[in-house]
Amino acid sequence: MISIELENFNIRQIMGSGQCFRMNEADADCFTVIAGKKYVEVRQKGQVVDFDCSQEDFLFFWIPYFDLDADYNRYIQAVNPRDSYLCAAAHHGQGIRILRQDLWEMLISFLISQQNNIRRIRRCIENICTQYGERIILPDGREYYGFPKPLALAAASEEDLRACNLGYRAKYVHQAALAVADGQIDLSEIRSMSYKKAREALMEIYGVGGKVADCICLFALHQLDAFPVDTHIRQVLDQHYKRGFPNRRYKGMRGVMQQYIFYYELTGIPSGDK
DNA sequence: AGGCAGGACTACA
DNA sequence: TGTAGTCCTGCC
Repeated sequence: MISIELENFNIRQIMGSGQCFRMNEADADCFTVIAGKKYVEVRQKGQVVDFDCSQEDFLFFWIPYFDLDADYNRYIQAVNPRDSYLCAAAHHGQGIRILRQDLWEMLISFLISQQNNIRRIRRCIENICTQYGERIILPDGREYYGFPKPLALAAASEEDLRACNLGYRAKYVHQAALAVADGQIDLSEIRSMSYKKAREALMEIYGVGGKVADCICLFALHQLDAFPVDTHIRQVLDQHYKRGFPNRRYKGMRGVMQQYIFYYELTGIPSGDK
């Protein structure tokens, strides 16, 4: 068990920011996170955060995963004080972190995310995990399922995937799994590319457009310049940034700003006040 | 009860 | 290069 004090870290906000679909609220202040074969329980009271895992996993996996060694005050202070909207958004979501999630998992997760709502996305992913993922038993006897490997998912037919409730996205996931499994798509190659190149390479995958590619770049490749524009962000840009989002000013942290805006739109604005 | 949810594809012009 | 029509499902 690791217990540390953290600024600008709020596990509830990270979960609510919609970048991770395998995080769950076990009870009032206990969150469970599954990433690859790793599993952790996170409890937070104020700035004190407990990670229920080994020292080694914390140092070498969860610190990079949660981006704990980055200074998010730097991002918040970079916000233009005359931009009252972004100030409010950043203040509201000041505990958000940009996670470093697995590239393969993000590819499949955000293929499923299109034209879909978060609750169903979670269900779809749990379905493919329990169907095709590796079962893992914790020391205390509880079990969970890892994210299915490319080979395991490639073994599923499009119909099998539809049975997991993916709908028309089944054919996207099916083809992506086949392409990755047989080496037609080399994820480790994409991992080493620049943002621009990685975005282009991802968009060559059937079912991956600009928005999904940017989500993958931001949440898996930690390309903080990626700025996924979905319908919510589109509305904000039209409403608050008619002259365009100040990309120059936020170079190198546009994705962080996107997350503040996204989370603010989802949770910070009383419904009917738009 | 019908539109829409964290889009992208295809088919057209 | 730009824009309609289409696609699964379920929630409001």
